[in-house]
Amino acid sequence: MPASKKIALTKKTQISGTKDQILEVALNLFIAQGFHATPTSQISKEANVSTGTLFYYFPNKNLILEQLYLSIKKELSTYLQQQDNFNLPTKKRLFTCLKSYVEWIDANPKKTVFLDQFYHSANISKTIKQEAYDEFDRMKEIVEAAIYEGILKELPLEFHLIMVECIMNGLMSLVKSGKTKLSNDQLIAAGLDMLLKN
Amino acid sequence: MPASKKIALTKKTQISGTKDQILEVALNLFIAQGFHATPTSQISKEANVSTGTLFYYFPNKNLILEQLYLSIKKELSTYLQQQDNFNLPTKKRLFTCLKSYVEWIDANPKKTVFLDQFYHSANISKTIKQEAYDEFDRMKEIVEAAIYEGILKELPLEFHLIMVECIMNGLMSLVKSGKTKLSNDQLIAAGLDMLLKN
Amino acid sequence: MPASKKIALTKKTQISGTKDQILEVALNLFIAQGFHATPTSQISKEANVSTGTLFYYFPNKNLILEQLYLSIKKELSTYLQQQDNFNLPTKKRLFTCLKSYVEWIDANPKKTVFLDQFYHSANISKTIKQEAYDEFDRMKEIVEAAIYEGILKELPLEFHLIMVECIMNGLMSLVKSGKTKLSNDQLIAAGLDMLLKN
Amino acid sequence: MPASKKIALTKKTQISGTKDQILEVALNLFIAQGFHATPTSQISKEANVSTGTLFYYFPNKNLILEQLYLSIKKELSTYLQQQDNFNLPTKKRLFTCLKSYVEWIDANPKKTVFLDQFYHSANISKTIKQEAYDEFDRMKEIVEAAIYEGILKELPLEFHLIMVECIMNGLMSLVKSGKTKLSNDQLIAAGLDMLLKN
DNA sequence: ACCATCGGGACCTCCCGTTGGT
DNA sequence: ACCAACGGGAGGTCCCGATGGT
Repeated sequence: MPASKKIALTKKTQISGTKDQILEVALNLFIAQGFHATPTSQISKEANVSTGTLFYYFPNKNLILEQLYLSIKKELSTYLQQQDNFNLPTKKRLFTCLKSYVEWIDANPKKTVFLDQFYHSANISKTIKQEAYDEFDRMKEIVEAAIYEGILKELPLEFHLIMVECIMNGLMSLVKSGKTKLSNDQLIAAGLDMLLKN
Repeated sequence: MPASKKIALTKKTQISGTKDQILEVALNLFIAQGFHATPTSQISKEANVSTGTLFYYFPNKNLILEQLYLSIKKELSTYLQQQDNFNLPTKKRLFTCLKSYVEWIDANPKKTVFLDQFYHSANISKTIKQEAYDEFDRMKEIVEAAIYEGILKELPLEFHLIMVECIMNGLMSLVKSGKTKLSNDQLIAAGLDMLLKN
Repeated sequence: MPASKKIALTKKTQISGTKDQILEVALNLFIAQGFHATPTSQISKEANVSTGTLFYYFPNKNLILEQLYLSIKKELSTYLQQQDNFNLPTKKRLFTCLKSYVEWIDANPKKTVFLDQFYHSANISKTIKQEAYDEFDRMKEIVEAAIYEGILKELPLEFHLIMVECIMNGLMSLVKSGKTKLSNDQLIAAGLDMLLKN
Repeated sequence: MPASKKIALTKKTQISGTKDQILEVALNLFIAQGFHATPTSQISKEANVSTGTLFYYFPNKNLILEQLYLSIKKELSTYLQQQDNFNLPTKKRLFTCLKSYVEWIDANPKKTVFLDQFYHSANISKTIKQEAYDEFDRMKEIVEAAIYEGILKELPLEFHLIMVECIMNGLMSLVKSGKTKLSNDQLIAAGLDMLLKN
């Protein structure tokens, strides 16, 4: 049975397999070449769909980027929440959180690079960024609790949230650059150490 | 006193050269609209020169960006070195360094935004980035000394360098977002505190 | 009485068929945005059908326009013929004709605009235009009779036919522009006066 | 001497010969194929300029159309004013005006077709249409005088202005269609006769 | 009868950069 | 040093229409 036939047969079931296919190709191209250096024609070509199909799912190029950003952020937040456990002590939860974060980074190098690269992108609207940010409410709560319990220094919540993100970004960069010989656990420990009261 | 020297000193207020005029306009447009969203035609128009003139000074668009990046990085590094004092103890020098950093951020909001936004840009060549990086050798030395003296934790130099940058970026974000009520000094103290041994 | 007949009679108020629905929407969009500026996607969207359905009824976009043109022309000609009366003297018939024309314009502003706008359209084939033109044979006969009877000046039939149309268009424009305070009857009288021998 | 060289030499003097060249080509294509059916690529090709040059003079396609419309309308109005003579009696002036109109039509068949075809175009902005309309103030004055002097029927100015235009359009159509055997003078006489009091 | 999904093409836009001349 | 005029190309948009299933 030819592959094309098979695809036709499963067309209905793999609803928007096409869409995911496009997103995946876009992810690879965006991180390899950059957003502006990647023509939509290339995306559609490598995703084996026509430009028409691409337009059907994403009326414009920016939307591909934004959808990608959002889906990756959601995936990350979902993972973090899965690893979290309400019943554990805050400090443990904080640690788990960072650890899961690094694990995810380790398991999703491409997506990590994407987040790193497009965090500052002017092509992602404030709305989308906010929406992505809201996904991490749980983490916010953990940090809040940690401050309350004196695990983190008595500084504004905003300060800690930004620092968590910064340190994560820093760890990402280190891992990516391959310049460090520290193990993941050592990195987590070092990162956590910077955040904690002392 | 030669005219050139005088101009150098009063550079900030007296941007008269066509080239500087173009760079200034480009800075504003790039941070407001992004690099790709800013046509050279707009730059030349707002700088009151023709397209021909713009390309007389900058053979291509990327070079505008790179020149801008390099000049700003150099300006920052120069400022930091001016504030530094070899004779002081390392801890004091480290503190001064961060403090100067934040001061500069505070005094140069646009340039700060620029650095923040184009740090990851694919349009700035590795060469230029390296050249800019090399400008900060002095800081590298200070960090090395600090590790050696046990002021900073015993972790690889790379780790600390990245973390310094990360924390600076974080402080930038905080200041820019206007979400914090902490004073600059408090921010520096908090940032330094994260870096130090404990 | 068959259902189809009933629908025909109450066509104006009870546009229920998908096809009529599409035509109605198309009419509104075409006069508001123009033919080329109106994508089929918009038509199908506003008609609450899918693109597929639209192309089920109209093999291509031009046919929508042509169907619209033809149906409106026929509607107009039908109305004029209904008001006409063979037994009346020619002059009276001519007057009635113009009067009916203006009445119809008044009662069908959108369709009037449509005719006005697409009279010169290159997207309506000669065939369709001829077919529409042939619908007005009765009027041609009236004009011919009027020339014969000396009611209209002794000029070629073509001249009069074009002039009738021109004057009707002029009256349309006047009514539409809202710049005139003349009543419909006054307009008709003035228009007729221009056509008559003197 | 090759033609290309010659063109290069006279480049300076034939300032915007390029622009006129583009307009002329556009005129021919628009009336032959319609506005939407004429790609800009074809215009630039037939005008022997690059797409870049075309964009340099006309930032978008609509502007070509509007410029064309305006320039033709101005040309017509200029011609009419040249033929007009303040010192002659109003009736004579009115006659001259129509006569000149028909003459111009006769001498400029392409431009006539253009005006006829794009009079209702949605691609010409109200602003441009108004600007073109204002060019014909002189004619407005003549009609006003004619009404005042009882040469034209006592109907609103607007009525007469529209009718003049309509009748001119009608005459255009007749001439174009080639269906009439009437001479230009006969047409003018017939047209004028319709307008005059009786 | 109706539709979700997809194909493929072409147009306008508009951008970067060059050139000849002053 | 400066510029008007121009070349050339490619990208995103988005449209019309086809297809196969229900």
